[in-house]
Amino acid sequence: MASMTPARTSPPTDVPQLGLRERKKIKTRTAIRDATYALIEEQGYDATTIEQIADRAEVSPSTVFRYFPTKEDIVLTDEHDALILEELKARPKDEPWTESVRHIMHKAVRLGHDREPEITRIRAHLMVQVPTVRARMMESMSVASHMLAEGIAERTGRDVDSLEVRVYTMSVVAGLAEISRYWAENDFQDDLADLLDRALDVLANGLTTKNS
Amino acid sequence: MASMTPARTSPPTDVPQLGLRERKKIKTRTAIRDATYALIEEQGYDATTIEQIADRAEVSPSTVFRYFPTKEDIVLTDEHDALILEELKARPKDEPWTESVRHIMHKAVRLGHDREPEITRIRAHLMVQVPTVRARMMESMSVASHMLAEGIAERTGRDVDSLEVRVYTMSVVAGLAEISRYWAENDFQDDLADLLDRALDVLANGLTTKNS
DNA sequence: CCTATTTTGACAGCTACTCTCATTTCATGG
DNA sequence: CCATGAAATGAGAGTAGCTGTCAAAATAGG
Repeated sequence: MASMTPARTSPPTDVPQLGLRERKKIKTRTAIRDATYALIEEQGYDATTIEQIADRAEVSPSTVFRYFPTKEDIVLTDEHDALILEELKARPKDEPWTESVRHIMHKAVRLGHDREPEITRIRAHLMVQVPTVRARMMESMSVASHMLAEGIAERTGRDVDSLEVRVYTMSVVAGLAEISRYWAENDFQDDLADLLDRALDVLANGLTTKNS
Repeated sequence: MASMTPARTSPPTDVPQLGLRERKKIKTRTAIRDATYALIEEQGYDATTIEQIADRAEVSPSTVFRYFPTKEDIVLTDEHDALILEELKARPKDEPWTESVRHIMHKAVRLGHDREPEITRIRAHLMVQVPTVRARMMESMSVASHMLAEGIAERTGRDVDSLEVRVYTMSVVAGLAEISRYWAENDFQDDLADLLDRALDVLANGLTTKNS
């Protein structure tokens, strides 16, 4: 074969680093996720079995479990959390943590809305309907809580493992998680960013009694 | 077994109303729970199967599932929640809700400590170790949150279903749940009542920054 | 004691999930 | 270009939680 590109010796530097293996892995991963979301939209979560997912993704059931430890993880796992942590660490240290949280959460909301709006919605929907998914979600909240704790501990001069920091961060994260649920239960009518601001306000200032 | 009243001919009027059927049901229920806790102490949670539980409780596996929908429920389900809700409703309406919560939670802690201290500990322990149990616990928190929401909505003159109330109650309940976890992770060294007060303080006043 | 209702046990079945092992696919150095 | 080693995959068997059905046993009421 007359190869047009003699530049075989110097591979392009912008898409390299990833061998065929890595690329296939990414492909398989997204294939499984896409298949899952498609099937869920067609039949619902419970009616969708791993076998069906495997069939549509054209892999074996074994492979599905090799990529995702549980069925819930196929739906929930993403890379956002890591990104958000980076963002938090990037905020100026002297910024009040409430502002930091507001910034990164707004960014997260925008990210979800721009890149995969449909997925964001399905996820929130599943969180309302399917108990196991909600449970798994709360579990990951717990992890998020610990990440947030580091930032808050720094800024308030407390120990990360102190009861106070743990209680506070957990309450914040759980409060924020309630937003998605509220959003989904009200048929996605509200603007997520607005809900976020209202929730952060409550978490920062408490519930002001309307009369007294 | 019945170390109570020997009055065979005239059944006591304080424990009546319950036919043989109801009494057997209660017996079976507690038998299953006791068997479960015993087996868990011996072998751990995961190693304990429904079949083993059924054997020790001297019932069939079917019956176990008839009494408890999931394995986690055997460990977690109790009647406290209902009692706590009663207590909350019994508090004076003009009392600040933080005080109401403090009262009923203290009562709950005392109840757990007095009546079944071992169980309280095992439960907290399982909550730390077994993800599925923790998940199920959070789920019941969500229910508790909704109960609390009614009380808070009343006292703050807001709608029970408003975002504000939901976010706030969820954050409070989640924060309180973190107490158990902290307690168990620190080998039950602290006094639960103290932890409760500290947590409630944080939830009411926020995290006071130590320097500013 | 007899009948109606409830409770139970035995059984079959589904599915998420684990583990093992042989086969295939990719990477690499000669 | 090929041979060798490593990694990914597929196939299969097995476990356990959970659901549903149906007949047998226990209980309530007359």
